[in-house]
Amino acid sequence: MSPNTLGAVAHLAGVDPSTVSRVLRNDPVVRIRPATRERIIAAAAKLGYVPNVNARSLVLRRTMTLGLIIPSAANVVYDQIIKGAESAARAAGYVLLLTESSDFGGVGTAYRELVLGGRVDGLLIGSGNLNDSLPDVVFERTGNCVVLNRLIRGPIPSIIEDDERGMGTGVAHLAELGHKRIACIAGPADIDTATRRLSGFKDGMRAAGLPIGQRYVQRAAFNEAGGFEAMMSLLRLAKPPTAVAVSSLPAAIGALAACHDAGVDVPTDLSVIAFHDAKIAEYLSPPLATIWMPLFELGEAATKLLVRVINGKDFVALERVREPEPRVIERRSLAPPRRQDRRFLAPSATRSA
Amino acid sequence: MSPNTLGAVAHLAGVDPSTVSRVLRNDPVVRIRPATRERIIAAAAKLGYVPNVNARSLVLRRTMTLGLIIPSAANVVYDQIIKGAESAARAAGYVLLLTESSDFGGVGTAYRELVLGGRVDGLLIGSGNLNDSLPDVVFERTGNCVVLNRLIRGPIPSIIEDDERGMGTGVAHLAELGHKRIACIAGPADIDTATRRLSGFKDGMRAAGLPIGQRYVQRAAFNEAGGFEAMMSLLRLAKPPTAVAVSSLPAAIGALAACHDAGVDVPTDLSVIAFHDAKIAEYLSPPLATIWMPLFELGEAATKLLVRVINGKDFVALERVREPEPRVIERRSLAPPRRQDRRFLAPSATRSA
DNA sequence: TGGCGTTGAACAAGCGCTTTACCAAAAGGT
DNA sequence: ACCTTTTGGTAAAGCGCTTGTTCAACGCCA
Repeated sequence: MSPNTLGAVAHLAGVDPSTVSRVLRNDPVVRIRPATRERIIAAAAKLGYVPNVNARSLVLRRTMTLGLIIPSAANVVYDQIIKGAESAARAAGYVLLLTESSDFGGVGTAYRELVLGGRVDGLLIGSGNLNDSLPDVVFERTGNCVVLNRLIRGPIPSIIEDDERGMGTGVAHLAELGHKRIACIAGPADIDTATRRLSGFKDGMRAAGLPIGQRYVQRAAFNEAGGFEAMMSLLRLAKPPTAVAVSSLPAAIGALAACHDAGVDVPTDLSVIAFHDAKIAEYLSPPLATIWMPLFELGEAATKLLVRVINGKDFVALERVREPEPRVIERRSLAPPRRQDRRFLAPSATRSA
Repeated sequence: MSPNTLGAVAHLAGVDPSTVSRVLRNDPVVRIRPATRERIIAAAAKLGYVPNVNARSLVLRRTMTLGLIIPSAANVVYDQIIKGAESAARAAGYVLLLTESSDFGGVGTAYRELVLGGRVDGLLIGSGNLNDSLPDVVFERTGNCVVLNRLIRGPIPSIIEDDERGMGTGVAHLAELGHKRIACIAGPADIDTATRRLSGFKDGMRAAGLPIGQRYVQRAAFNEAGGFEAMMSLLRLAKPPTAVAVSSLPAAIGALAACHDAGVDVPTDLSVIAFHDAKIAEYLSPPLATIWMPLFELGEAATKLLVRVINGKDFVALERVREPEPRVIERRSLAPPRRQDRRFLAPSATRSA
């Protein structure tokens, strides 16, 4: 017999496997003589017994494991989310299983394999591409999943950060510095976090009594290249902005690079602020001001919600993480606008490097 | 009965569960009438049957899952490693389970819970801190694990990149540009990748016939703050280097920040090159030259090795990934040394921001 | 001393799956 | 017509665990 079974421990302790099971799990049903308990504990320790989770899951019909699907581990925002999710999972007695959605060729397949296959009790879906058959497969069965940071149609539980408010806070900060011509490098139109951040930008502008220039809103991919191109477009404008709010950190890094290439000094010529904070922002040149968002808390909240859904079928359609509040982390990329206007680039300039 | 069992499918198709099992797995033992096979396939499809992995693992005594433990998902180098591991795992019919080592409070505990608990067949251990009881627990049992990118004492299979060669290539490149006073921002002394990279630096210097200045070797943490401080120390030297090879990308980003703060122009005053490439390097200012390493291939190779260990107990103590070869990715942070020497900083300068 | 509640554990079923062994019916050979 | 082989499946055990049920032994009281 494998040394790593209840049976082995039971044999060594001279008792029945079921008794070992009860003792080791502190089953309240058990009534046992202290001496016997000691023998069992000792036997388990001696053999280094670790229960087999497959067998346990099979009978309990739950694995105490939660899956977290993210689009890519390289994305800095997920680092905090993961840590928050892991923390909440541990607190609820769950283990977290992390997976890149590409591993399964899509979220739908992952759901099928992980949840229906009995590998996890529920799934946290980090919003990568939700253009696949997620809703179908989820609604066919018990939909033990929570979509993270993306609003989706239909009653699938989802949980988001307060993007509008975050972006609004950033814009307010720029306005307070005296900026009037504020641009936004927004994300792709088909990603709703991008839409919400843009919406927050517009709200902020209105609240500050500032006009929203059509050309001051640039859609760009959520990565360095997207931010680079978008910033270049802004710099080519005859009346360029004096400040730019960028919807993501990678795009902001690309935007800073564009300024460097164009010889535009940040923050003297142009102020830049990015949505989401990360350690690297401190070390860019110039250090990049950011809008800190409660990502850890988002991960936590999503996990707690999922646990509620799993256990009680507490079907919350949407939750929004509002605490702690978004706040601007000031760094050197921010300054009051310069007095006189200046055109930065001729309309057709492209990158030199 | 749960609709998601072999029994349910069997009932619908009017056959025995064992027959369903054989048909669905294409068991070569099966001999079945085409019509019956069709009925079974149709029934399974109709019910949306997905096999329960716990039950299967229980009887097969293998889960076809591999665990990959990394110190932190935020580390850029692991992105490529993960993708390589995932690719190789899929090719071998395995699924990858990703975990941060902190999730379990250490690698030893993770090994216990994941491998001994029957959750995974083997473990890829991304070298975080191996100061815990890993060797003990591994050698007590069947050690189905491979340590990734860290040489460890004892016969635990491990697989590493060719750090010496990579760093040597970088140094050779700097020497070819005409640099003679080349510094190295190395990693912590207790991390052996750091030691190997430093060793490669020294080899490269010797090969180029250049002296290795004691003060030109700075030990620093593998992060932005470490690189920042180390670069500051170099800039305070009376005879500062004309080029610096940094052992990690985050440290190099910190080093660039230090140069900015000190008013040292890269590359005019100082050339910088970093170990490991990532997309962000392209967008730093200046764009940062890097030493590209086969990280994807490292992840692949580690996974293949682990699968060999699991299946055949093919006990390879050490493997080194040599292909493709490391190569320098030239970017603007590199230039020939300037003619006349110049002291950059007074000995006591500190960061202004 | 006989009946009874309690204690401390063993027994047995079953979670969903794989696999060895087995077997009825049809087909083929002589 | 009888025996053998092949075809096309079924039957049953068991992976390691949990849990409802059973049950012997013991102390206790009348």
